Amino acid sequence: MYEIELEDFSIENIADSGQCFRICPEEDGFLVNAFGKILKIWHLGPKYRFSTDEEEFNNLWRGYFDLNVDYGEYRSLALPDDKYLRDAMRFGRGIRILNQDPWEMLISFIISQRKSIPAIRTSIERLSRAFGEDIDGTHFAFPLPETLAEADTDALRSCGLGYRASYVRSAAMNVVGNVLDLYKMRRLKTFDLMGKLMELRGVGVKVASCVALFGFHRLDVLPVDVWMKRVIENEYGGHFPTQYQPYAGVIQQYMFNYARYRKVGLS
DNA sequence: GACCAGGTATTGC
DNA sequence: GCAATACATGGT
Repeated sequence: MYEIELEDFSIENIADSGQCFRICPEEDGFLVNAFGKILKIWHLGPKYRFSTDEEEFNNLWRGYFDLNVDYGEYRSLALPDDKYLRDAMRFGRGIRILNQDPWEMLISFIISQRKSIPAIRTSIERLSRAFGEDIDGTHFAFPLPETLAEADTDALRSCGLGYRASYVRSAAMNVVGNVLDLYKMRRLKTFDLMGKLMELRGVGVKVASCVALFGFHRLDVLPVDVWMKRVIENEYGGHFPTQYQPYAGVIQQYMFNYARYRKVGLS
C-alpha cells in the first residue's frame, strides 16, 4: 500500500471523463486495469491510497496519471471571460490526460465510433475477457496485437463490435506485421502521426485524434466528436478558441466532460 | 420501442 | 469538393 496527497487529482472525475474505459468505480474505491495490472485506489479524505508500493507507484503509475505535471498551469490558461471553460474546469477539477498504451487506445477508439461510453466499456470488457490474459481470475488484460490479429472475425463481432470487427482485426494485423510500428511512431511529428494512423481502415480524424492525445500524449490535438461539436457551436460561435491551441487537447477534456454532464444541446 | 452514441467509408451530385 | 447515406449494436 502506498498513501499520498495529490494536487489536482480526482480519480472520480478521471474515471468518467471519457478518455479511459477500464477504470471502474467499486463500493469503496476505483479499480484501474492497465499494463496488465490491477490497481485499486481508495480516496481517504485528503489522501489517496494505492494498492501498490512506493517504487511501482513512482515507476509506473506516476507517469500513467501524468502526476509530474502541474495542472494548475493548464487551468490558468482559461481566459477571464470564458465562463463556460471556467465552469467546466471547476466542475472537472482533478481531470488529467492519462498516459495510456497506444495500442489499447487505437483499438478502443476504433471501437468507440458510433457507440456511447457505457457501450464502449462493455465491448472492451467483453473483448478482454475473450482474448486477454487472465490477471487474477476475475480481471483480464487488454488483448495483445498477436491475439486479435489471429482472432476470428465472428468471435470479435460477438464482443459487440458490429461492423468494427474487421477494422479491429485489420489494425491488429498491421501492428503485428510492423506496417504500423506504434513504438517508432512516438518520434513522429503530430501531423505525420495522424497521417499514419489514418491509413488504417476505420480510423478517421476523430479516432486518430483520440489515439494521438490519449495514447501519444499530443496535447495540441483536438478531438471533435458530437459533444464537442455542440460545445463549439453553442459556446464559441463555431470556432474553438485559437489561444488554447497548444493545449487544445487538455482544454477539450474539461469541456467534453462538462458538456456530457450538462447534456449540452439536448432537451 | 424509438432514439442516439467520443464516426467512417462510400456514393452521388 | 461537399452533402447524404449505410453501417451493427447496446444503453437510456
